Amino acid sequence: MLSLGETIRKLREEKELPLRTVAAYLDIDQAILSKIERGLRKPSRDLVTKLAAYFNVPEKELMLAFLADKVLYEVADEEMGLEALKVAEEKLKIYVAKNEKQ
Amino acid sequence: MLSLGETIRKLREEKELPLRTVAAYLDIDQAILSKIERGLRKPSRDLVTKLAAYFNVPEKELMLAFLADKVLYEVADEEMGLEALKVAEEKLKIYVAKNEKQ
DNA sequence: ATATTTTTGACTAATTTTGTCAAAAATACT
DNA sequence: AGTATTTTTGACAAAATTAGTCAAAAATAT
Repeated sequence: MLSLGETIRKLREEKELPLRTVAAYLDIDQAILSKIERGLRKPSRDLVTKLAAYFNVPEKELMLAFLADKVLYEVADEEMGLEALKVAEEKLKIYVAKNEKQ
Repeated sequence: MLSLGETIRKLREEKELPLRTVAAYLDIDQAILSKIERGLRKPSRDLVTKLAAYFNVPEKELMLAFLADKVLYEVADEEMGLEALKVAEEKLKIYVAKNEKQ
């Protein structure tokens, strides 16, 4: 699965749009968009929504990449990273199951 | 598995120490420690290390709880949370495997 | 070689996180 | 019950991180 940055760069290049154009729509500086596409900056949640609307792709698709990137960033370079993800996953499963009951 | 806050509250109560005492050692205000124990604040990574030293438990143990909490916090209330964790886990596995080769 | 697009990096603004403080609430001890 | 101790609360301040601007340099396309 592609990172969010790779995904939106691909979408943008498919449409042959310059950073300038997309950045203008998103109302951000093109420098930021450039950095986001290359993974040097994390976009805000809000931007992800705007990007999905702009490129006409399901928001969930981009949001999944966005969240995965964010999580990965948190545990990267951590010795216990993988284990921590597993623990978090188990806990989240329990949490989700509880809330489904209601 | 207990959250980091629950873990350190348990450790502290076992030794029958007041917040004041532990907070003084950690060089933070007792209000913060109170909030950390109840999960209202996230401790810094640094504090986790200090806590492990103070309570004489393996740092990895607390660090695992700390990281799991942190990750959980990132994806809680996100519709795609669980899926995002799975994606992140897969990606991290690949990343770890690559680095092991060297 | 000129025009266009992308990247870079220094700088500022905004937001989030981390912490302090003092008082209120809760708990424990005579 | 009354007092002392501990814990919690919430308003506030400081510090750190993140998001953004801008202009120039570098890369790419025409």
